[in-house]
Amino acid sequence: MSTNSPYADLILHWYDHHQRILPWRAKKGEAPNPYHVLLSEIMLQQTQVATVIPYFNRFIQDFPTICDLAKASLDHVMSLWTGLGYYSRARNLHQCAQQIVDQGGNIPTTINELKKLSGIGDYTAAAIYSIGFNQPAVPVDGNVERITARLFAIKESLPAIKPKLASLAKMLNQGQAAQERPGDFAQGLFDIGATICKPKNPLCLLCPLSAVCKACLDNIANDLPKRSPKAAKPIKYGISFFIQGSNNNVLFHKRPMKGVLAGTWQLPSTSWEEKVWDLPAGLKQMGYTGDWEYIGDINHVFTHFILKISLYKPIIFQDSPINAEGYAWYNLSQLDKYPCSSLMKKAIDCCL
DNA sequence: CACGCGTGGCT
DNA sequence: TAGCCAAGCGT
Repeated sequence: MSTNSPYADLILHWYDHHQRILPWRAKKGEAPNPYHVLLSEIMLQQTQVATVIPYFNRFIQDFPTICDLAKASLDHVMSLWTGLGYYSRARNLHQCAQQIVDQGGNIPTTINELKKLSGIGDYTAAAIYSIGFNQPAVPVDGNVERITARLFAIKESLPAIKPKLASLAKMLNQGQAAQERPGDFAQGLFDIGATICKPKNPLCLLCPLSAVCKACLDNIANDLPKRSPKAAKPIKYGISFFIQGSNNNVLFHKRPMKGVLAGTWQLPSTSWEEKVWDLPAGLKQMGYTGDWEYIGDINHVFTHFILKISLYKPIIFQDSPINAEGYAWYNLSQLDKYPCSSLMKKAIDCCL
């Protein structure tokens, strides 16, 4: 296939003048660090650049190499991940590092080998291959889907047309320039998607692709890609208990390793149900007794439901759940050593 | 293959 | 404000 594509030259020329400076990105003329690329790509899954930057820097500080990451305890990795969300990514990343070290310590250099690693799928394998090793591939993420849908004015709805957009996107890097600079080409697509071809109010006047973009020419870029309507989010309810012991320690409970917020520590809580709890029912499920004082409510939005938690603290705590599996007393000043969700940080803030 | 899986910024 | 959506993966 030697068809020349006009897209790569335009993207690379724009990238040479407007690329973003990012901590995992090789400077001009320098070779990329595949470990930095791998780590950043895992963190960037469904997560914005500005959110990832401080997490990436803390990881590189604590784990300068993939071997350091593989040797680290899962608790260390999980606690550094606190607040970043989608916590299975952290466990898969840790496992991925161990798989790589077990295979000799070098990150695989083919897409098929990369995809065998935990937490690495089609997109991330292509991203590491193109950006980390400068090999020709088009990593198809949300940015690339959006750019592609607009370039060709595809009017059908996501997610049904994911395969169609992926197959169109894979033709974008035809031409000599993209074959010579696959990493810059891929990152150019991401930077254009993030700063120009935005989901809302795209800046077509500044876009290097405007002259070859069908949606721009038809003035419908802002309306593409279309998406099928999403199901409404149910509201779930729960009660959490703020129980302080001696030395200002607070009772925590570790969530199961599967499901929502897997493996993170939380205040002892009832199950989350699509009905409002009353306090007696909550106490009964927990096995607690005595009188409790209402502290307040917090709301938290997950991908698939909205959670409303009511917080209570005991007037006098007389039960002894510390004997139960998965419970521990932690001083709040030491909590950063343990993985904890943003939901639970919100709950604790409400109690102080 | 449709769904479960977090969080924060933007409009 | 409330919804939308982000450098997706695993099952």
